[in-house]
Amino acid sequence: MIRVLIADDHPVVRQGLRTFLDLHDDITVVGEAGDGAQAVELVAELAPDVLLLDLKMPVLDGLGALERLSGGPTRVVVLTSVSDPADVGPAMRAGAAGFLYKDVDPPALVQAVRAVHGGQVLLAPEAAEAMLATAADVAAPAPVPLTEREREVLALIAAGRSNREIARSLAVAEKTVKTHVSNVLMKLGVQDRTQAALYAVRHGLA
Amino acid sequence: MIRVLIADDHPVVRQGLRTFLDLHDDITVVGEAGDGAQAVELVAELAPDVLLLDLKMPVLDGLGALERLSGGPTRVVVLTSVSDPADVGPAMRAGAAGFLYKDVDPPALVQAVRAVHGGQVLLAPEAAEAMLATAADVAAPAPVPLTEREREVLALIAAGRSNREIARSLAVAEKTVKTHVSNVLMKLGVQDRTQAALYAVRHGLA
DNA sequence: TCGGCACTTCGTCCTAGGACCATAGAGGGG
DNA sequence: CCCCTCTATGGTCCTAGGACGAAGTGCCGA
Repeated sequence: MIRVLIADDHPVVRQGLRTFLDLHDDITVVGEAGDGAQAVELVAELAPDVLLLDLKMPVLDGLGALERLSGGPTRVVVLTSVSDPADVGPAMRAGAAGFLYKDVDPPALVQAVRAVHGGQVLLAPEAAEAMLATAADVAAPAPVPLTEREREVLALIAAGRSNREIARSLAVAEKTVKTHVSNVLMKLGVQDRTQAALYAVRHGLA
Repeated sequence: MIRVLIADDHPVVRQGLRTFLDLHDDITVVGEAGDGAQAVELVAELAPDVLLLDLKMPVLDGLGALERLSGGPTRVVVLTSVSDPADVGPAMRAGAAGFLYKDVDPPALVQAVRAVHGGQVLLAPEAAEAMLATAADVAAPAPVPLTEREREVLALIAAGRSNREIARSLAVAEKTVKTHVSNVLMKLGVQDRTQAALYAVRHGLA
């Protein structure tokens, strides 16, 4: 039996969810909370398996409640009406095990409760997309572009040349080469010429 | 009835999954593929509702298959044995609707198939964590540290000073100030002094 | 043999000049 | 009055010297 707590500021929504969920043999709604603070209290008191949590609530909002509950044994499914993609990341980071929108198909909600109770993480497609969107920026964190000269220097570093040798190759002062090397290291976010050389090889710049 | 196709290079695994899944009234396994290419073919031929896809497969690996299948009506659940967090992001971006590990509790797998068929996205906890981890870097993309002098210059920019005025304040050449400004702009990843000033204000550096 | 010193190499930060390019504003000519 | 050119300001890239600090290398003397 999965013990569920419902937190939502609208009594009608709570009643609807309770009625629907209680129809299922393996689910029982053990309580309702009208705001985040109450939700936190009731989780402590009732230790439900799953908390269905609205994000927009008075006193303490869903995210705040989520943070206070993280680490506990209760699995939290965020169930929100507004679909702001920016909500998804913080909620998941705060320990949510599910993120659904209220327009969810009711049977799907039941499956979600079961899946989350079973330890999985479940997202509405829009929520998954929102997470990917933020993660996408990560993949390409604007790799600071190297200038022409810096690429030349990097190539020579990757060829194992010393600063003095590079200076001779490029017909500039060794000091200038050092400056370029410094800039390359900074731009690549790397600590020394060895790592820069590896970067060059790995990215086919050598 | 949910029609499932299984793609895995181990016949034993396929057999095990098939036997177990077929026990459920609402699920039927309509085919098996031993490699990614075959999986793509069978999806086209059988149009299953859900594809259980191993990532590590001969000929065409899971990720490749996933890419070829993206956009189609078949929902793909990645079911992998090795747990490399780096696999999660690409797979989800390539259109996976689920990401589970083979040590999954069998009933949970069934729930996953149902949830995914219902349009939700379902992740193993480790996979969700992996996605968050990549998304976390985004939030803090290693803000390149400014040097002491650069911070001084930035503060003066934020105070609305021109390069010439800053040069006077710091008792250096205007050229030097320009160099510092350039470096600050680059480090902040910003296009001009105006944005730098805003950054400074927003981050309390002014 | 070993500890320490000296030297080189690397790397950082600040400084700054020269050559350019873009943009915006100001003033003059049609 | 409107356009056009000219200049100031901002910004980029390359160059490079001075002052330092961290590491590695090798040699020398105890």
